[in-house]
Amino acid sequence: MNAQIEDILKRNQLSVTSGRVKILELFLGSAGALSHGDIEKKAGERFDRVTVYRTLQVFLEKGIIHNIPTSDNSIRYALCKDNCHAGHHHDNHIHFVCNDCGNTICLENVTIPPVKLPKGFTSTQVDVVVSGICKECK
Amino acid sequence: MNAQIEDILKRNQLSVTSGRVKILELFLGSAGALSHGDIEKKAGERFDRVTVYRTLQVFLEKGIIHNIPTSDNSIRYALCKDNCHAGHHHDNHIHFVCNDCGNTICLENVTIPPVKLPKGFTSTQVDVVVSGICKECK
DNA sequence: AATATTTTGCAACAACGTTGCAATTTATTA
DNA sequence: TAATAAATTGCAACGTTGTTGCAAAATATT
Repeated sequence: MNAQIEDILKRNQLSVTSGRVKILELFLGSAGALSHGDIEKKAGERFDRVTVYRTLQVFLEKGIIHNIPTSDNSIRYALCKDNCHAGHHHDNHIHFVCNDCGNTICLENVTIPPVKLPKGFTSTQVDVVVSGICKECK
Repeated sequence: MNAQIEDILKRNQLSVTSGRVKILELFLGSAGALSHGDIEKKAGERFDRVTVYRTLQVFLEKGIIHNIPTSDNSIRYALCKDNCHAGHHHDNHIHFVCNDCGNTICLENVTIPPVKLPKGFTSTQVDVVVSGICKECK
């Protein structure tokens, strides 16, 4: 796993630091998306709040992670798949938020259905967030 | 308009206060969705921050407004149509965020396409947010 | 008009997020 | 591998956003 992590960082021209490695470990080891708070807790007290913020920001810019809109105002982040590039992502999957366990997961195999917009509107991105009960909690 | 506003409040068993009337006026007079900040600015300094928070909260609970998930963490609110009831809304429309003017609008006539979930998942709500360029900014 | 109920504003607080800068860590070069 | 350059981190301080308790004010009820 460590080789994989180093690879991700180097591919994105980022220095390999313990903080970045730790956060990537958390993402790789987590089934669902993580919020800033999740990461701060799971990473322990070894890392400063500010470092977590800055790391997430850098990962976002590089397209390593993407953020998921939620109706409460908690921002959640998840790893992007390989075909995501810095700036514009190809998040062609939908996001599922479980009302029971609270987990947010990427449903990679569920593609976003086409949306017909009124005349004059053009779309660059479509976010779909489904809430309900997940497979585990059923 | 004032009669309409009073009607909305009374129908929801809320006392008619200047703060609530003002905020409803803002919603009725605005094409798009409003954030807490928008409302605070537009309402002027006549109303306390806390009042705005509490009013939006009450309106949400009563189903007068609904909130729109956005990928940045700014929550936006928009008026519900008549067939929304307290608790569970029938937000069968999609939301559009313009990358140019920043407006968030409800596309009432664009219904949410059906989403096929994997086995074991059940959905209670589907939020669709499309980003792009709106009719006005084109 | 008087009373009961609800809502508001204030103050204080907690959580979240940002910025500048010095110290440390990582990468680079020889 | 050691020395230097570059990038990242932690700290402190700050601003914004959102919450809570309580007394004062406004609204509803009789």
